[in-house]
Amino acid sequence: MTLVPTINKTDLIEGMAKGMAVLESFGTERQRLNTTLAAQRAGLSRAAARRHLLTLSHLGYLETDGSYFWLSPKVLRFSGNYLASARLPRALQPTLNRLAQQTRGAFSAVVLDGDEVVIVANSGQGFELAPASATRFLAYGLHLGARLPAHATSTGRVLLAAKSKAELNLWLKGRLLPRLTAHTVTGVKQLRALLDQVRVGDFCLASEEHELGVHAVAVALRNMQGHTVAALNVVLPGACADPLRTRTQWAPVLQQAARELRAVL
Amino acid sequence: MTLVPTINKTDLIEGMAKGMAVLESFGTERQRLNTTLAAQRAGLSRAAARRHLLTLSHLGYLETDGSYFWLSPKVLRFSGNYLASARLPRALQPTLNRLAQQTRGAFSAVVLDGDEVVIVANSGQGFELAPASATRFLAYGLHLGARLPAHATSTGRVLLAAKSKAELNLWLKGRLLPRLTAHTVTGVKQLRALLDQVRVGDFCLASEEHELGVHAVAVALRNMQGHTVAALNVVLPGACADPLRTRTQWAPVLQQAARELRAVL
DNA sequence: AATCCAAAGTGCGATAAACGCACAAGTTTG
DNA sequence: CAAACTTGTGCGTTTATCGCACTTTGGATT
Repeated sequence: MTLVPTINKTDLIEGMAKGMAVLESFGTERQRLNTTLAAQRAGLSRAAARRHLLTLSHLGYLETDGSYFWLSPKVLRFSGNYLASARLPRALQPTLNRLAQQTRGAFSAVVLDGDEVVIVANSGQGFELAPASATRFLAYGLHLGARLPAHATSTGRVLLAAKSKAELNLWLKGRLLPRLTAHTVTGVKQLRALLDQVRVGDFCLASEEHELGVHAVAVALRNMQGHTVAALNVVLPGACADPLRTRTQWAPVLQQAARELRAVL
Repeated sequence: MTLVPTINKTDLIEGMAKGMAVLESFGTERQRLNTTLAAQRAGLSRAAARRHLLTLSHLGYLETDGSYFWLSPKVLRFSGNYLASARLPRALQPTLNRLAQQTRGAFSAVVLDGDEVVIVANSGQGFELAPASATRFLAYGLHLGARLPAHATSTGRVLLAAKSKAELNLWLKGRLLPRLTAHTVTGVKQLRALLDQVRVGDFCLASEEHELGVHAVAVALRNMQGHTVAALNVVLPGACADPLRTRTQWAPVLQQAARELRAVL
C-alpha cells in the first residue's frame, strides 16, 4: 500500500545505521553524552562511537564542548522538511488550530510507529482547562515528535483498533504492555476487549493510564477509502474529565472533525 | 564557548555524511524522490544513492512504494528528542504560550544556523489578526524547524546585530543576500546600517522583506551573561502593521518577555 | 502490438574506509 | 600520591562500500 519496508541482502549501508543509532542515543532522558556513554548506548566500540560523534558534530547535527555532545537545533531540519513536505500534517494543522481556538482544548494528531504513537501535529495548550500540574505535563510532554506508548494512550488504541485481526496479532506478538500508572491496562485480553469497545463506539477514552491526572479522548482519522491514517485526540486534565461528559461532549467534537477531514486525507 | 565545530583529519565517517546528504535531499519543494533524482541531489552515484535510500527505508526514516521515496514520520524522533532534551525550547515554550494566549499574536523563537534562522519554538496562529492570506502563510510557513533566510527576517537581523564586528564580517563574507520581495534589503552596506539601528533600538522590524503582506518584529533573547542565545518575534499580517504601532505596542511586549526570560536562558 | 528509451536491479573485483586494539596522556577519586 | 577512569592517536587488518558493466523492467511512442 503506502510503505514497503523491504528486507535485503547485505547491501545495506552499515555505517549509516550506526550513525543513526548514535544520533538516536540522545534520547529523552539523557541529553548530554560523552564518548563512552554514547558508545555503550549505540552498541559500538568507543573508537567507532567517537568517530561518528565527531562526524555528526562536523556536519552540525551535534554540538560539543570537546568531551560532551548534545543535539543541535540543526536536527530540526528533518522535522521541518517532513512538516513542509508530508501531506498529513499539512492537511491536519488548520483543523487542529481551529479546534483549539474554538474549544480551548489541547489537540494532537498521531500516527503509529512501532510500539509508540508519534505526534505529527498539535495545537492548543489547554490553558483554561488546565490546573498547574496538567499544564506542566502538556507543556513538556506533548511537543511535536513526542512518542507515547500505544497501548496506554487513547490514540494508540484507536490505531490498534483499526488493524485487522492478523495485523493486531502480529503487533501484539512479543509486545510487553508495560504498566505506567496504577490504571494502565496491561493484559492482552483486556486490551483486546477495549479495542472491541473502540470499534463499537468509534472513539476511545484513556483515563490516567499513561500519566496520573491526565485523561484523553481519541477518534480515528480515515480517508475516503475508509483507511485509518492517523488518530486525533484531546487531552483533558483530571478535573475536567468525567466519563459522561466525555461521551456527550468531546467525542462528538472529534468525530465531527474527523468527518470534515476525510476528504483531505 | 558552547560549541566547538572541530575540523579533523581523515577519521570522519564518510558513509554517515552521505547518508545525511541523502536524508537532507528531501527538501521543502521536492517531497518524493526516485533513485536517480536523489543520487544527483546528494551528489552520489546511482548505485550508492540506492543503497543509502534502502538503508534509510529499512531503518524507518523513509517510506517507499518501490520506486519513489519520501520522509516518514519517524524523522520526527530527532526533533522530539531535541525538544525534550534541549534547554532552549523547554525554557521558551511556556512564555511563548502565554504571549500567544494574552495577545493572540503568532510568536516564534529562532536560532541562527548558517545562512538561515531555524524556528525552535512557536506558539499561536494569529487568528484574530490574520486575514485569509496571512493565515495561509502562517499555517504553512512557520512550523517548527522551518528555516528562513537570516538577512531578510527580523529575527535573523537581531541575531546578526548581536555578532561582533569580526564575526559579522565572517558571516557576510561571500554571502549572497538574495532578493525575495521588492522590499528585501540586498546591499551589504544597507544591511550594516540596519543592524546599527537594531543595536540602538534593541528591536528589529522587517516589513514584507521575506514575503509580501507579512511584517515581523523581533528582539534578542539574552542570558544573564548578556550573550544573545536566540531571537523572539511576532508576525503580523500587513493590515495590522503600521510602523508606529509596532514601536509603541509590540516592541515593548517582546522586550518585556525577553527580560523575563533572561534568568532561564 | 511491436519497439524503444530511460530508469531500476544485480554481481563482482578493486579499493579505500572503518574497525578495534594497544599504548600514551590526561583527569578525577579516594 | 596512587588508582581507576577516561580520552586521543597510530597502525595493520578486515570488510564494507564503490562503481562499473550488464540485464531487466516498465512505461511511453508510433
